[in-house]
Amino acid sequence: MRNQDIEKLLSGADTVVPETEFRERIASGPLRVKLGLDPTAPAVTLGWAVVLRKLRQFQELGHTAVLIVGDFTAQVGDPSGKSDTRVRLSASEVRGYAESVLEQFSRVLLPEPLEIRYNSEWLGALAMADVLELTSKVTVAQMLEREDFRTRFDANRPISAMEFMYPLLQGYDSVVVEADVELGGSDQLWNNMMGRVLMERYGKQGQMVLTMPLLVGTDGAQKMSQSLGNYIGITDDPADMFGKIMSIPDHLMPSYFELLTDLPPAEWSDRVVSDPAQAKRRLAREIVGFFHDASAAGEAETAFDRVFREGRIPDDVPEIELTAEDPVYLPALMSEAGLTDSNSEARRLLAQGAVKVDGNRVADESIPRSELVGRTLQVGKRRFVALR
RNA sequence: GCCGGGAUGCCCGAGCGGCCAAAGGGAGCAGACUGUAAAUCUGCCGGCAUUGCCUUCGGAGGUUCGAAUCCUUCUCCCGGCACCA
Repeated sequence: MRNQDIEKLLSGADTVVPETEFRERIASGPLRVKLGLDPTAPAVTLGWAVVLRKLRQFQELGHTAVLIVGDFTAQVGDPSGKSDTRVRLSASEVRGYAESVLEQFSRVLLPEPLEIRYNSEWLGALAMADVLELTSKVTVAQMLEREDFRTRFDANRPISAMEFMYPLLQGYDSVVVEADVELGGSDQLWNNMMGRVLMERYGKQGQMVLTMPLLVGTDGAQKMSQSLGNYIGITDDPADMFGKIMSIPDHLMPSYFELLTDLPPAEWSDRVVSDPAQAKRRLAREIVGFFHDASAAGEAETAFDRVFREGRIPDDVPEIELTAEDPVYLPALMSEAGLTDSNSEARRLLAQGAVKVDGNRVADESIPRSELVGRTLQVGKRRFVALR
């Protein structure tokens, strides 16, 4: 493998351990590159895309992507009740999520070389004796090296024994699929290292670990995640995706450029400072172009300009039919059209001057039907409905 | 098993018989300003065709003219102790 290929694989990475070993093994032949996914939610975010793009780079160089669907662990759930994010899921829910997630992954990954494995295949088959053997491989002290365990332990907050099992099970996946490298977000470093340790203790060559930085979400503060609602989905439609990217805080631009585009830093690093608005458009075009295509990106940009720069109405607006009612009681219309959650909210928005008909502000709750037919009703900056 | 603490609106959290649709903060929404950025300022932030009414403070029942607030009971959570001797 060429040196520049190795550099490409390392680019953007948060950690690679151990790096020298990585350089040697990657050069000596195709590797098995593991990525685990928890089928606990339907959407795939740009945060995932960061890791997926990295995995794809491995594929492009002939390495095998090994996807592990954590269907077993997702069904077990975590009984400690600490967080409501980790809920027990039924087999069919898990299967549904897995399908959806894999479909979305396939938009980024190459179809070959790719292996997809469900960890219930081997975890479901473990006997108690096997489990005991697994748990005998590591000590409690090693477990407590993990920061969140340590913190909780020190603070006398509970850690369920099952929580200790998760890293072990995840690591056991690596033992079974004989991973050479495991990819993940930087928050997975410790877990992934556990896989390396376990492999060695099972007499195999330990996997190497490559983690990618966590992408910060649209709020500019926390990591992008579905549960926090600060995410951009890779299946978001072009206009939506474009708009969401435009709304990220400026300081996130460098990381987005680096982690989500192939553009060399020379193309954007100065621009980000000198002309942030333009740089961000470029970023949005690139990303939308990757997940959709260049023409979709172009259309999204045009629509964006039309609506937000020129304050005009977009051209593809959902239509609804007015009833015969006259005059029309606007709050009811707005909530029925899905522009607001309730009549009350609609009334408040009217009072705050957030409602426009064909671009002209309206404040009255009831207005003659004739002033609405064929016009566009707008709430806030981005909610529109065409009235017929 | 025992002892103690707790469950409040999207989240955190105050309230501890009437002035409570419930302080404060966060998130969110809208308006102004902009580059749909950030920051800032302002307003909103349970429902209802709304100066009033209805449903909310873990569930059920009760006391009271009146309960998020008191009592009974149930469910769940948390901490400590005990068990291991």
